[in-house]
Amino acid sequence: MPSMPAASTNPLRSSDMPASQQAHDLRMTLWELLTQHALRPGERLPSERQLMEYLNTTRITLREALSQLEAEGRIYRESRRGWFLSPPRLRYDLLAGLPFHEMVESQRRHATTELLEASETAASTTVARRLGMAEGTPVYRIVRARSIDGRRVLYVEHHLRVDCFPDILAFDLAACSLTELYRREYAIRVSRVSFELGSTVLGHQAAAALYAAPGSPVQRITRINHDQNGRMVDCDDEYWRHDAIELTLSAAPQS
Amino acid sequence: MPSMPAASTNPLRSSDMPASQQAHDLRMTLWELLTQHALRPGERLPSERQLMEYLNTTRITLREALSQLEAEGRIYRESRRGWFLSPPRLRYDLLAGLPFHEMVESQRRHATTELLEASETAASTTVARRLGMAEGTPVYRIVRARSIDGRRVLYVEHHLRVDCFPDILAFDLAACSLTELYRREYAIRVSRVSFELGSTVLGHQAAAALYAAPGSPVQRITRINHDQNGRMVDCDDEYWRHDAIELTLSAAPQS
DNA sequence: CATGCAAACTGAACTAGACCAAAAAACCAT
DNA sequence: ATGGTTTTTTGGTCTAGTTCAGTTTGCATG
Repeated sequence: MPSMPAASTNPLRSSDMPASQQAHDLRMTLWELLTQHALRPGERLPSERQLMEYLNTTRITLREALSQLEAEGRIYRESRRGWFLSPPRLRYDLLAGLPFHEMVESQRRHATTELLEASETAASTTVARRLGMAEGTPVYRIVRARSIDGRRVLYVEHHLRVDCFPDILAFDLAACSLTELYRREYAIRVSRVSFELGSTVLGHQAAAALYAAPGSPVQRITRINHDQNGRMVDCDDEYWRHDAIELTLSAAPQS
Repeated sequence: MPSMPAASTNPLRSSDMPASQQAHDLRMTLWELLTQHALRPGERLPSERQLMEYLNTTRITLREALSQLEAEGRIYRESRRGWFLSPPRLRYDLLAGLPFHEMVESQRRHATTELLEASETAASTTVARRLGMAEGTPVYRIVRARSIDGRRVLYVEHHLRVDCFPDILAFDLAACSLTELYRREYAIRVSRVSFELGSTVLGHQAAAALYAAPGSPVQRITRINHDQNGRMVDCDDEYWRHDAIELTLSAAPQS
């Protein structure tokens, strides 16, 4: 970053300012510094050591402020790679039933998908419960990482009933939407979805896939798909970088 | 906490352990320490200085580990008051249309509500857009804090159309559900809801109401209620302590 | 017995460094 | 140019403290 102004005196330690506000102010000052320099979404921030100099503070304090901005969703980090300005959130309508690529493209962004794993395994307790089967029953396991404008934002683990989708692993699972495949190749329509949403932190595998630090906060979306006969045919666990999406949903309440 | 074992040697600095794993292990060790001593939900953890002694580490490192457990939702903190073990999450079915108190009681927990503000103000840009009115139009503003088992978990700001609910401020807004009031006193049924979900951090007012540190991560739920004629009658912004809820939802997708 | 005040405790925030490993950049040889 | 190697930069993690202000608590007073 060129011509960042050097802080001659520390603007954060003026004596007429209550200490309890300094963290807040450092965050604000940092944010102003970033917006002033008109970083574009996805662009890298100056290194922590540089920022620390500019703002005349220490690394730990600086990192606290950065973490704040991260929690707000204004910036994000890639593990050992630095801090970046967050692009605008993708609006994700839970009930629209749009495949990922179409949803992203409809918002004039670019979507890509990578297949990380495609195998047949035994259903874990959790998966078995969700799909209404006995623990250990064979299931297809499909793990993918999805990007928007080149940024990894989503890590998904799918688990499908083998009896519903025989030999589905033979298809190109990176290019095509699963629900699309279900309909076209297996005549299975998703006619009901159940969601479970919560925020947690990334495990090791998911963190690696998203180039994120293990322990980064994420939005978890667990989804169970039912076919036209009400049978549970597959479930998936989606882990979204929390700053990458804004969930929407519109429906009639049951009562 | 009685009889916490003193750490004679540091279990976290054994030489055969890669440094990149120590953070993870400290978190695990800390968590084991807590579960071993069978803290009950809502119970206070030992002070940071004590834990730092037990685990033979420094305040900063310890706080990093505590923050991790906080992000996972296992523990939470109240500002300047200490760390506490998180109670189980409340299951919140977005489309069930259950009033807060009923939802909580149905899960065998105890709910309370405090009224923080009830006034008539001018609609902000955001509120006006949501309710389909001009900026500056008068609206009722109702701010409440809601607790489960004595713990403040939810801060809500409601904005209602004045023309839909004349003189609603005269009712006891802490005791009664708003949707209940709508139906009983104004013959307005909520027949459609739109949600917007995202994670952010607490502002000052919300943080104070939840006894949380400003900047704590929260789950935001914005809700717009439509009446039987499709008219938008009110909206609210809910800020939930992120470890306090698990959102669920089941519906037919639109496609 | 309740009330109010002062002391002790505790979390919040900060200082000033250090070391390591992964990533990025520079460099060199083919 | 190109591919591989070395150097530098940088984030991740840690040590060892300090200061300050809000909470809690216990003691003394009315």
